[in-house]
Amino acid sequence: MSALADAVELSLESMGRAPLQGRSKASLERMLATARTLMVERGNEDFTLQEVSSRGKVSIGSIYLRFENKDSLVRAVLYRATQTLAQEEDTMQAALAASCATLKEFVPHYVEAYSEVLRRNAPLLRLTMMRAEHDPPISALGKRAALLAESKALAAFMRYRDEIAGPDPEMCAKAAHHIIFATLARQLSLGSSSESVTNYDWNVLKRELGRMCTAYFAAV
Amino acid sequence: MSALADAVELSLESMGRAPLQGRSKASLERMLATARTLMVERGNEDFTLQEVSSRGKVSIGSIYLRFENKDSLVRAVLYRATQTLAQEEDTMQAALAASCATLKEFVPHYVEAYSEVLRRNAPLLRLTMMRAEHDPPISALGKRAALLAESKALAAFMRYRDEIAGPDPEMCAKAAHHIIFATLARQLSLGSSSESVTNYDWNVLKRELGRMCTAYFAAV
Amino acid sequence: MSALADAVELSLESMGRAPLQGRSKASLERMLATARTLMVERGNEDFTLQEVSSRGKVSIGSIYLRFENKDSLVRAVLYRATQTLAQEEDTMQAALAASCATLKEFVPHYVEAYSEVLRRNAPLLRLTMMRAEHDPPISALGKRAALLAESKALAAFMRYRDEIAGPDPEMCAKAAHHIIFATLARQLSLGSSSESVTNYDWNVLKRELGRMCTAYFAAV
Amino acid sequence: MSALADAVELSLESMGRAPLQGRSKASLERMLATARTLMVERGNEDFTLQEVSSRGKVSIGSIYLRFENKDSLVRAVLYRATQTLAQEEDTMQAALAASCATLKEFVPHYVEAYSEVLRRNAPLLRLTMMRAEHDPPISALGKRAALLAESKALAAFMRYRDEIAGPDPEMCAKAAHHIIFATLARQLSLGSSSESVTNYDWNVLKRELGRMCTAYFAAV
DNA sequence: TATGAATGAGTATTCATTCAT
DNA sequence: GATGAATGAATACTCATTCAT
Repeated sequence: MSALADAVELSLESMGRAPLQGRSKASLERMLATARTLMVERGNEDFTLQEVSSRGKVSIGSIYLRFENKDSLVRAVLYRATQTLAQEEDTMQAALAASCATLKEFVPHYVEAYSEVLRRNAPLLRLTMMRAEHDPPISALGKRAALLAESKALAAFMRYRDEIAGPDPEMCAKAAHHIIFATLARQLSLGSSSESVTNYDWNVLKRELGRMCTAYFAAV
Repeated sequence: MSALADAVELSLESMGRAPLQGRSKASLERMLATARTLMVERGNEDFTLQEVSSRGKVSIGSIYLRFENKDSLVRAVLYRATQTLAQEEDTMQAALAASCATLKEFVPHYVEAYSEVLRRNAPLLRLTMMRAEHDPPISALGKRAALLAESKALAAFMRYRDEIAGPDPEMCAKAAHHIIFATLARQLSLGSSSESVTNYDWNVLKRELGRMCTAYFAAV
Repeated sequence: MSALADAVELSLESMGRAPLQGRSKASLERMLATARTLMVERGNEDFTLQEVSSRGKVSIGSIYLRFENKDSLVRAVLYRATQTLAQEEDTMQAALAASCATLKEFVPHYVEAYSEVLRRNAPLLRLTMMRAEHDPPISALGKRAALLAESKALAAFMRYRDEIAGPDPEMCAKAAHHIIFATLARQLSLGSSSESVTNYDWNVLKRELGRMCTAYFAAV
Repeated sequence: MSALADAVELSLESMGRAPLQGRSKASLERMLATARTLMVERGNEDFTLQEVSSRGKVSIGSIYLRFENKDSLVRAVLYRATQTLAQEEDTMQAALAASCATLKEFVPHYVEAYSEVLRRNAPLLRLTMMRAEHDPPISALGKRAALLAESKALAAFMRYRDEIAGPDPEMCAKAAHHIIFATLARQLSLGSSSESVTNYDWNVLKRELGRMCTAYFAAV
């Protein structure tokens, strides 16, 4: 996690210019917040700097004082979002660490908590994944974040190593992580634009996802 | 499937104008094929009609004769792609229908075959999912296709109803379908831009996905 | 001269796209005329395409239909001007060819006629020379035109080869050409923005320039 | 020359504000030197004050403390350059004054020495002439400098008044000056961007320019 | 029907100038 | 006096859409 934080800090520094304070800091925050809002509303690049300027009460010149170009601004928003997600994952893992005695108890709590973290970060996670498709720096960021998330999940499952029946517990933990993440991410991505996926379905799916993993870990 | 076909036909008719023949038909096909190629190369809207015109040997005027605007052309490509995917799902299900005696035997074959169908259709499936984010007609199309796919998967699993241990086999089948689809779709989407997901990992994941579902179905 | 004409035609074709007729031709002419006027008024690049559009009753899109970018438009104006100057030099030389029996008679007529040609073309000649400073294609054009002008002048003087006293008549003719051209060009360039160079001075200078060359040719 | 110096001083005072000392003086010098370098590199106005600020270690604010606007800075550079050229002309004339017994001996030395002075000052002389085209104050400066140079050249030639054959030696001297200056200036301006004007040609031209003037002065 | 030349609104980016500190 | 962050008007260029032929 500090690896990602470092990478992100580095990137933000390299796009912006220097550690800022006071009015400058506030102005930078307004840029980023406005850009983020617009990106969520309309898509990664489907906003104009004119809009950031007027909505965010920041002059166009100021934007170019902090960012080399529009792409840099977009990337900075995604870098921040990725950092936030990573931090929330950390917090979530820490909170879960002490609370469950057995794997069977842990798995549903984990699914529930992770789903909540992803739900909160879904809009920007989606934007990051979309942008990664065509933007190498964001693709690299996404991969770093994914590997980090994987290692964190692995560590969590490995605390219950003895309860995993198969001959290769690490592999099982890795598979479970991928399947859980994919399922949650997929449902959330549909969720945003779909009313057909009701709360009921969603809760059922989370429960069954937990049951499936538990059965998997228990199977020889 | 015929439900989707009907919907797609309807939509295509409403954007295009009339049943076409001969040269007109060929010209329409060139438009759609060229647009599809460009969309895959660069993204849903990141191509110009000028390019479709020159690459596809179609005049700009004739594009506007068949489609109300650029969005209609993009949508037509996605409608067709969705239809193609649905047909391949049908073919795949039909091929699998007779070949497996037990659920335990069926599941890994199903995962493998479905993954192959999705791999073939990944580029346009990805475009459809991205566009759905901000385009209601495509969002609706996606939902129809997802429901259709769900019902087809359900029917397949239900052939082995007796082998599903839980009290609600339908719910289990539904959950399994969502988890399988989400996992496969997610891996394929990463796959396009990621070399880190090697064939080995991918094959391992598919195998474990099968094992997980099998364990799930077997669990009480 | 046909060498320059060819080069210019080639260049114009490569910037514009095809032989045009009727309305297209007229529209292209308006672009070039408007750009030329603005360039003379304000300098090579100190005009906006918006101005060309509104003053010339041409849409901005039309300009980009004929020219790759603003630089291409500027260059096309200078290419045309260079071609015009070369043609007027030809015409002038042809008119002078038969009319003078001796070198002493020819020189002042030549100075007078050349000065008139340069006066007519001074504004665009000046623009071409200024642009050549920083624009390789225009620099190359300028050199081609200068060499062509030199060879034409040389041929004219050589008709009176026997009247040139020195041991190397060609060299003398070349030197005379350079000195005549430089002097006339310099006066004209000052002339445009200077009222201090009165007609009287100008006429005196031309007369003396003739006398100087005549004395030079006569000297051993 | 003192006339020009006065004019230039006046102008510099009117753009700058007060007689400066120490750090202020050094800072002003850095501004002017940096601006001059950039102007020579890229053209009269093709540099940014940001560049002057960073390259010259001068704050943007302090530029505006000394100069009303960017144009004033550009003009100050050209004023200084013009002053320098005038001083070098003076030095050159003084050095030549005693050394030649006859006009025939003087002329080639004069051409050679003047050509050297112009060569050294060519870049900024060119910038001054280009700017004069569209900037009245610089046009006025150029005219003052030209008249001054003319009067200095006249005085030099007049020392050999008896060797000029024609009925109006002053007029001949004036004509010779204009022709010499024009020819040298033209070759130097071409020289910067042209490799076709070789040293050989250039030396030949200077020699022939001398011969031409000598023949002219000797002719009745 | 079919064509493709013409249109012009829309947008990222630059940079002289100001002014709060 | 001195600084340099902030401002925003200005401008080249793109491309969906129209319409005369």
